[in-house]
Amino acid sequence: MRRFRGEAENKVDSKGRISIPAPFRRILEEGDPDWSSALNPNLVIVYGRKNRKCLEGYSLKSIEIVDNLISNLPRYSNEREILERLLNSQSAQVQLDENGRIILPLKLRKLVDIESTAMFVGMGEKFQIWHPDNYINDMNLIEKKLSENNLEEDLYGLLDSNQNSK
Amino acid sequence: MRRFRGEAENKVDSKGRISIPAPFRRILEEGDPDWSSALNPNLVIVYGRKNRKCLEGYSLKSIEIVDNLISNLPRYSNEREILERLLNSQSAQVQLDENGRIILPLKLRKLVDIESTAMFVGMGEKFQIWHPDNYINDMNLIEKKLSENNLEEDLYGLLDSNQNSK
DNA sequence: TTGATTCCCACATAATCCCATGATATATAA
DNA sequence: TTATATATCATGGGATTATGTGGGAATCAA
Repeated sequence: MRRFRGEAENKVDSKGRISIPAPFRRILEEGDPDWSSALNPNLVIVYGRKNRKCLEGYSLKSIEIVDNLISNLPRYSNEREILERLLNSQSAQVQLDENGRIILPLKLRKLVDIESTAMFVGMGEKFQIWHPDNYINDMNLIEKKLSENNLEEDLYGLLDSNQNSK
Repeated sequence: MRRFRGEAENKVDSKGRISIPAPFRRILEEGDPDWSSALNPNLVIVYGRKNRKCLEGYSLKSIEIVDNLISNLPRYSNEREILERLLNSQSAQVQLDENGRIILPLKLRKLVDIESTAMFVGMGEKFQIWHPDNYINDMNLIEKKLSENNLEEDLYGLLDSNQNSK
Protein backbone atom coordinates (compact mmCIF):
# COMPACT_ATOMS: atom_id res chain seq x y z
CA MET A 1 0.00 0.00 0.00
CA ARG A 2 1.26 3.46 -0.87
CA ARG A 3 2.39 5.53 2.09
CA PHE A 4 1.70 9.02 3.31
CA ARG A 5 4.86 11.01 2.57
CA GLY A 6 6.00 14.59 2.80
CA GLU A 7 4.89 17.81 4.45
CA ALA A 8 2.38 20.46 3.33
CA GLU A 9 1.16 23.62 5.02
CA ASN A 10 -2.39 24.55 4.04
CA LYS A 11 -4.82 27.23 5.15
CA VAL A 12 -7.87 26.85 7.34
CA ASP A 13 -10.57 29.20 6.07
CA SER A 14 -13.27 31.02 8.01
CA LYS A 15 -15.58 28.02 7.80
CA GLY A 16 -13.01 25.62 9.17
CA ARG A 17 -12.38 24.03 5.79
CA ILE A 18 -8.92 22.82 4.80
CA SER A 19 -7.53 21.09 1.71
CA ILE A 20 -6.09 17.62 2.14
CA PRO A 21 -2.81 17.59 0.18
CA ALA A 22 -3.47 16.05 -3.22
CA PRO A 23 -0.95 13.18 -2.81
CA PHE A 24 -2.69 12.19 0.43
CA ARG A 25 -6.04 12.08 -1.40
CA ARG A 26 -4.75 9.44 -3.75
CA ILE A 27 -3.86 7.23 -0.80
CA LEU A 28 -7.21 7.80 0.89
CA GLU A 29 -8.98 6.83 -2.35
CA GLU A 30 -6.91 3.68 -2.60
CA GLY A 31 -7.66 2.90 1.03
CA ASP A 32 -11.43 3.36 0.82
CA PRO A 33 -13.10 0.09 -0.23
CA ASP A 34 -16.21 1.88 -1.50
CA TRP A 35 -14.40 4.59 -3.41
CA SER A 36 -14.86 5.03 -7.14
CA SER A 37 -13.76 7.88 -9.35
CA ALA A 38 -17.22 9.40 -9.13
CA LEU A 39 -17.10 9.59 -5.32
CA ASN A 40 -15.00 11.33 -2.68
CA PRO A 41 -12.94 9.20 -0.30
CA ASN A 42 -13.52 8.82 3.44
CA LEU A 43 -10.96 9.01 6.18
CA VAL A 44 -10.90 8.68 9.95
CA ILE A 45 -9.56 11.42 12.17
CA VAL A 46 -8.34 10.42 15.62
CA TYR A 47 -7.99 13.24 18.09
CA GLY A 48 -7.89 11.58 21.45
CA ARG A 49 -4.25 10.77 22.02
CA LYS A 50 -3.07 12.30 25.26
CA ASN A 51 0.08 14.42 25.25
CA ARG A 52 -0.23 14.73 21.50
CA LYS A 53 -0.59 18.16 20.08
CA CYS A 54 -1.77 16.83 16.73
CA LEU A 55 -4.61 15.08 14.99
CA GLU A 56 -4.09 11.85 13.10
CA GLY A 57 -5.67 10.83 9.81
CA TYR A 58 -6.12 7.25 8.65
CA SER A 59 -7.43 5.67 5.48
CA LEU A 60 -10.31 3.29 6.14
CA LYS A 61 -8.01 0.36 5.47
CA SER A 62 -5.36 1.52 7.94
CA ILE A 63 -7.82 2.20 10.72
CA GLU A 64 -9.30 -1.22 10.16
CA ILE A 65 -5.94 -2.77 10.90
CA VAL A 66 -5.88 -0.94 14.23
CA ASP A 67 -9.50 -1.93 14.93
CA ASN A 68 -8.66 -5.55 14.31
CA LEU A 69 -5.74 -5.38 16.71
CA ILE A 70 -8.19 -4.33 19.39
CA SER A 71 -10.67 -7.00 18.39
CA ASN A 72 -8.01 -9.59 18.98
CA LEU A 73 -7.77 -8.65 22.65
CA PRO A 74 -9.91 -10.68 25.07
CA ARG A 75 -13.50 -9.49 25.01
CA TYR A 76 -14.44 -7.46 28.13
CA SER A 77 -10.81 -7.28 29.24
CA ASN A 78 -9.87 -4.02 30.82
CA GLU A 79 -7.32 -3.19 28.15
CA ARG A 80 -9.73 -3.84 25.37
CA GLU A 81 -12.49 -1.72 26.84
CA ILE A 82 -10.15 1.19 27.43
CA LEU A 83 -8.68 1.03 23.95
CA GLU A 84 -12.12 0.72 22.43
CA ARG A 85 -13.21 3.77 24.34
CA LEU A 86 -10.19 5.85 23.38
CA LEU A 87 -10.04 4.95 19.74
CA ASN A 88 -13.74 4.96 19.00
CA SER A 89 -15.03 7.82 21.08
CA GLN A 90 -12.16 10.13 20.22
CA SER A 91 -12.38 9.79 16.47
CA ALA A 92 -14.60 10.65 13.54
CA GLN A 93 -15.14 9.42 10.04
CA VAL A 94 -15.36 12.21 7.49
CA GLN A 95 -15.66 12.45 3.75
CA LEU A 96 -13.72 14.80 1.49
CA ASP A 97 -15.82 17.37 -0.35
CA GLU A 98 -15.80 17.96 -4.09
CA ASN A 99 -12.68 20.12 -3.82
CA GLY A 100 -10.67 17.70 -1.70
CA ARG A 101 -11.33 19.51 1.56
CA ILE A 102 -12.60 18.47 4.96
CA ILE A 103 -14.05 20.54 7.75
CA LEU A 104 -12.06 20.69 10.95
CA PRO A 105 -14.63 21.50 13.64
CA LEU A 106 -13.70 24.23 16.08
CA LYS A 107 -13.50 21.69 18.88
CA LEU A 108 -10.73 19.76 17.15
CA ARG A 109 -8.87 22.90 16.15
CA LYS A 110 -8.91 24.12 19.75
CA LEU A 111 -7.65 20.76 20.91
CA VAL A 112 -4.42 21.12 18.95
CA ASP A 113 -4.15 24.94 18.80
CA ILE A 114 -4.76 25.12 15.06
CA GLU A 115 -5.85 28.55 13.85
CA SER A 116 -5.30 29.89 10.33
CA THR A 117 -2.88 27.28 8.97
CA ALA A 118 -2.17 23.61 9.55
CA MET A 119 0.75 21.37 8.69
CA PHE A 120 0.10 17.94 7.18
CA VAL A 121 2.83 15.42 7.89
CA GLY A 122 3.14 12.02 6.22
CA MET A 123 3.77 9.19 8.69
CA GLY A 124 3.55 6.15 6.44
CA GLU A 125 0.33 4.38 7.30
CA LYS A 126 -1.21 7.52 8.74
CA PHE A 127 -0.66 11.27 8.65
CA GLN A 128 -0.67 14.00 11.27
CA ILE A 129 -2.12 17.51 11.35
CA TRP A 130 -0.21 20.06 13.42
CA HIS A 131 -0.13 23.72 14.24
CA PRO A 132 3.00 24.60 12.22
CA ASP A 133 4.91 25.91 15.24
CA ASN A 134 4.14 22.85 17.32
CA TYR A 135 5.30 20.66 14.48
CA ILE A 136 8.60 22.47 14.20
CA ASN A 137 9.08 22.11 17.94
CA ASP A 138 8.34 18.41 17.77
CA MET A 139 10.81 17.96 14.93
CA ASN A 140 13.49 19.84 16.82
CA LEU A 141 12.84 17.67 19.84
CA ILE A 142 13.29 14.54 17.78
CA GLU A 143 16.46 15.82 16.20
CA LYS A 144 17.83 16.83 19.57
CA LYS A 145 17.20 13.38 20.98
CA LEU A 146 18.86 11.85 17.97
CA SER A 147 21.99 13.95 18.08
CA GLU A 148 22.36 13.61 21.84
CA ASN A 149 22.51 9.88 21.59
CA ASN A 150 24.18 9.87 18.20
CA LEU A 151 21.23 7.82 17.10
CA GLU A 152 20.79 9.13 13.61
CA GLU A 153 23.72 7.22 12.25
CA ASP A 154 22.42 4.08 13.89
CA LEU A 155 19.01 4.55 12.36
CA TYR A 156 20.24 5.17 8.86
CA GLY A 157 22.79 2.44 9.36
CA LEU A 158 20.01 0.05 10.17
CA LEU A 159 18.50 1.07 6.91
CA ASP A 160 21.65 0.41 4.98
CA SER A 161 22.40 -2.92 6.55
CA ASN A 162 18.94 -4.14 5.81
CA GLN A 163 19.24 -3.17 2.21
CA ASN A 164 22.46 -5.05 1.91
CA SER A 165 20.95 -8.18 3.34
CA LYS A 166 18.75 -8.62 0.31
CA MET B 1 18.78 -6.24 -8.55
CA ARG B 2 20.64 -3.97 -10.93
CA ARG B 3 22.48 -1.09 -9.34
CA PHE B 4 22.62 2.63 -9.93
CA ARG B 5 26.04 3.37 -11.44
CA GLY B 6 27.83 6.38 -12.90
CA GLU B 7 27.44 10.14 -13.01
CA ALA B 8 25.37 12.44 -15.23
CA GLU B 9 24.90 16.20 -15.21
CA ASN B 10 21.50 17.30 -16.52
CA LYS B 11 19.68 20.60 -16.77
CA VAL B 12 16.84 21.87 -14.65
CA ASP B 13 14.45 23.85 -16.84
CA SER B 14 12.27 26.82 -15.95
CA LYS B 15 9.49 24.56 -14.71
CA GLY B 16 11.80 22.60 -12.41
CA ARG B 17 11.81 19.58 -14.68
CA ILE B 18 14.89 17.40 -15.01
CA SER B 19 15.65 14.23 -16.94
CA ILE B 20 16.48 11.13 -14.97
CA PRO B 21 19.50 9.55 -16.69
CA ALA B 22 18.26 6.80 -18.97
CA PRO B 23 20.23 3.98 -17.30
CA PHE B 24 18.66 4.94 -13.96
CA ARG B 25 15.19 4.71 -15.52
CA ARG B 26 15.70 1.07 -16.36
CA ILE B 27 16.43 0.34 -12.71
CA LEU B 28 13.44 2.31 -11.49
CA GLU B 29 11.20 0.39 -13.90
CA GLU B 30 12.59 -2.88 -12.63
CA GLY B 31 12.02 -1.71 -9.07
CA ASP B 32 8.40 -0.60 -9.49
CA PRO B 33 6.02 -3.52 -8.89
CA ASP B 34 3.22 -1.88 -10.88
CA TRP B 35 5.35 -0.85 -13.82
CA SER B 36 4.62 -2.08 -17.32
CA SER B 37 6.02 -0.85 -20.61
CA ALA B 38 2.91 1.28 -21.07
CA LEU B 39 3.48 3.14 -17.80
CA ASN B 40 6.13 5.38 -16.29
CA PRO B 41 7.98 4.20 -13.21
CA ASN B 42 7.69 5.73 -9.73
CA LEU B 43 10.48 6.57 -7.36
CA VAL B 44 10.84 7.98 -3.86
CA ILE B 45 12.96 11.03 -3.18
CA VAL B 46 14.30 11.42 0.34
CA TYR B 47 15.45 14.88 1.25
CA GLY B 48 15.70 15.03 4.99
CA ARG B 49 19.15 13.71 5.83
CA LYS B 50 20.95 16.16 8.04
CA ASN B 51 24.42 17.25 7.02
CA ARG B 52 23.71 16.08 3.49
CA LYS B 53 23.67 18.60 0.71
CA CYS B 54 21.97 16.21 -1.69
CA LEU B 55 18.70 14.45 -2.42
CA GLU B 56 18.45 10.69 -2.59
CA GLY B 57 16.38 8.61 -5.02
CA TYR B 58 15.13 5.10 -4.30
CA SER B 59 13.20 2.58 -6.36
CA LEU B 60 9.91 1.52 -4.79
CA LYS B 61 11.38 -1.87 -3.96
CA SER B 62 14.36 -0.40 -2.15
CA ILE B 63 12.30 2.00 -0.08
CA GLU B 64 9.78 -0.72 0.70
CA ILE B 65 12.44 -2.74 2.44
CA VAL B 66 12.95 0.16 4.80
CA ASP B 67 9.22 0.78 5.21
CA ASN B 68 8.60 -2.83 6.14
CA LEU B 69 11.34 -2.65 8.71
CA ILE B 70 9.44 0.17 10.36
CA SER B 71 6.05 -1.50 10.01
CA ASN B 72 7.38 -4.46 11.93
CA LEU B 73 8.12 -2.32 14.97
CA PRO B 74 5.34 -2.09 17.57
CA ARG B 75 2.64 0.32 16.47
CA TYR B 76 2.71 3.58 18.48
CA SER B 77 6.09 2.74 20.02
CA ASN B 78 8.47 5.63 20.42
CA GLU B 79 11.04 4.21 18.03
CA ARG B 80 8.49 3.56 15.35
CA GLU B 81 6.99 7.01 15.51
CA ILE B 82 10.39 8.66 15.32
CA LEU B 83 11.46 6.55 12.37
CA GLU B 84 8.17 7.08 10.60
CA ARG B 85 8.59 10.78 11.06
CA LEU B 86 12.17 10.92 9.82
CA LEU B 87 11.70 8.78 6.77
CA ASN B 88 8.16 9.55 5.69
CA SER B 89 7.84 13.24 6.38
CA GLN B 90 11.08 14.03 4.56
CA SER B 91 10.31 12.19 1.34
CA ALA B 92 8.04 12.21 -1.68
CA GLN B 93 6.84 9.64 -4.17
CA VAL B 94 6.98 10.91 -7.75
CA GLN B 95 6.35 9.43 -11.17
CA LEU B 96 8.46 9.99 -14.27
CA ASP B 97 6.70 11.78 -17.11
CA GLU B 98 6.47 10.56 -20.70
CA ASN B 99 9.94 11.89 -21.43
CA GLY B 100 11.65 10.38 -18.40
CA ARG B 101 11.64 13.57 -16.38
CA ILE B 102 10.53 14.45 -12.87
CA ILE B 103 9.74 17.79 -11.33
CA LEU B 104 12.01 18.95 -8.55
CA PRO B 105 9.85 21.34 -6.51
CA LEU B 106 11.45 24.65 -5.62
CA LYS B 107 11.48 23.64 -1.97
CA LEU B 108 13.74 20.68 -2.66
CA ARG B 109 15.99 22.63 -5.01
CA LYS B 110 16.48 25.32 -2.39
CA LEU B 111 17.27 22.71 0.20
CA VAL B 112 20.31 21.46 -1.70
CA ASP B 113 21.20 24.66 -3.61
CA ILE B 114 20.30 23.24 -7.02
CA GLU B 115 19.71 25.89 -9.68
CA SER B 116 20.15 25.34 -13.42
CA THR B 117 21.94 21.98 -13.40
CA ALA B 118 22.08 18.93 -11.19
CA MET B 119 24.47 16.01 -10.90
CA PHE B 120 23.10 12.46 -10.67
CA VAL B 121 25.38 10.04 -8.86
CA GLY B 122 24.87 6.28 -8.77
CA MET B 123 25.18 4.81 -5.27
CA GLY B 124 24.19 1.20 -5.84
CA GLU B 125 20.75 0.72 -4.33
CA LYS B 126 20.03 4.44 -4.43
CA PHE B 127 21.27 7.50 -6.29
CA GLN B 128 22.01 11.05 -5.22
CA ILE B 129 21.22 14.42 -6.78
CA TRP B 130 23.73 17.21 -6.12
CA HIS B 131 24.51 20.74 -7.09
CA PRO B 132 27.55 19.99 -9.29
CA ASP B 133 29.90 22.14 -7.21
CA ASN B 134 28.81 20.57 -3.95
CA TYR B 135 29.36 17.15 -5.46
CA ILE B 136 32.87 18.03 -6.54
CA ASN B 137 33.60 19.36 -3.07
CA ASP B 138 32.28 16.21 -1.48
CA MET B 139 34.41 14.09 -3.78
CA ASN B 140 37.49 16.16 -3.01
CA LEU B 141 36.80 15.79 0.68
CA ILE B 142 36.67 12.03 0.31
CA GLU B 143 39.84 11.96 -1.72
CA LYS B 144 41.62 14.14 0.78
CA LYS B 145 40.66 11.82 3.62
CA LEU B 146 41.82 8.85 1.64
CA SER B 147 45.22 10.22 0.73
CA GLU B 148 45.93 11.63 4.19
CA ASN B 149 45.51 8.35 5.97
CA ASN B 150 46.24 5.98 3.16
CA LEU B 151 42.76 4.64 3.76
CA GLU B 152 41.93 3.40 0.33
CA GLU B 153 43.62 0.07 0.78
CA ASP B 154 41.95 -0.43 4.13
CA LEU B 155 38.55 0.31 2.68
CA TYR B 156 38.87 -2.08 -0.19
CA GLY B 157 40.22 -4.58 2.29
CA LEU B 158 37.04 -4.16 4.29
CA LEU B 159 35.15 -5.54 1.33
CA ASP B 160 36.77 -8.94 1.62
CA SER B 161 35.97 -9.35 5.27
CA ASN B 162 32.43 -8.20 4.65
CA GLN B 163 31.81 -10.84 2.06
CA ASN B 164 32.70 -13.44 4.59
CA SER B 165 30.21 -12.16 7.11
CA LYS B 166 27.10 -12.68 4.96
C1' DT C 1 -34.46 34.66 12.85
C1' DT C 2 -29.91 33.75 13.41
C1' DG C 3 -26.14 30.98 13.26
C1' DA C 4 -24.02 27.17 11.38
C1' DT C 5 -23.47 23.70 7.77
C1' DT C 6 -23.60 22.08 3.05
C1' DC C 7 -23.54 22.68 -1.84
C1' DC C 8 -22.08 25.03 -5.84
C1' DC C 9 -19.24 28.09 -8.54
C1' DA C 10 -15.02 31.25 -9.43
C1' DC C 11 -10.16 31.95 -9.96
C1' DA C 12 -4.93 32.39 -9.90
C1' DT C 13 -1.25 29.66 -9.87
C1' DA C 14 1.18 25.47 -10.26
C1' DA C 15 1.54 21.07 -12.13
C1' DT C 16 0.93 18.03 -16.01
C1' DC C 17 0.08 16.65 -20.78
C1' DC C 18 1.24 16.78 -25.45
C1' DC C 19 4.00 17.78 -29.22
C1' DA C 20 8.48 19.36 -31.33
C1' DT C 21 13.57 19.61 -32.02
C1' DG C 22 18.34 18.54 -32.31
C1' DA C 23 21.82 15.33 -30.95
C1' DT C 24 23.52 10.80 -30.60
C1' DA C 25 23.40 6.51 -31.20
C1' DT C 26 22.01 1.82 -33.56
C1' DA C 27 20.44 -0.75 -37.17
C1' DT C 28 19.69 -1.63 -42.18
C1' DA C 29 20.50 -1.55 -47.16
C1' DA C 30 23.23 -0.75 -51.24
C1' DT D 1 32.41 0.34 -46.44
C1' DT D 2 29.24 4.27 -47.00
C1' DA D 3 24.83 6.10 -46.95
C1' DT D 4 20.24 6.00 -45.23
C1' DA D 5 16.65 4.85 -42.09
C1' DT D 6 15.26 4.03 -37.06
C1' DA D 7 15.38 4.58 -32.24
C1' DT D 8 16.57 6.83 -28.00
C1' DC D 9 17.74 10.66 -25.38
C1' DA D 10 17.94 15.37 -23.29
C1' DT D 11 15.54 19.53 -23.67
C1' DG D 12 12.13 23.24 -24.78
C1' DG D 13 7.37 25.45 -25.39
C1' DG D 14 2.28 25.85 -25.63
C1' DA D 15 -2.05 24.19 -24.18
C1' DT D 16 -4.62 21.99 -20.75
C1' DT D 17 -5.78 20.36 -16.22
C1' DA D 18 -5.33 20.09 -11.14
C1' DT D 19 -4.88 22.18 -6.86
C1' DG D 20 -5.54 25.29 -3.09
C1' DT D 21 -8.40 28.91 -1.89
C1' DG D 22 -12.26 32.25 -1.46
C1' DG D 23 -17.12 33.48 -1.57
C1' DG D 24 -22.31 33.21 -2.31
C1' DA D 25 -26.69 30.80 -2.26
C1' DA D 26 -29.34 27.11 -0.34
C1' DT D 27 -30.35 24.14 3.54
C1' DC D 28 -30.84 23.04 8.28
C1' DA D 29 -31.28 23.62 13.41
C1' DA D 30 -32.56 26.03 17.49
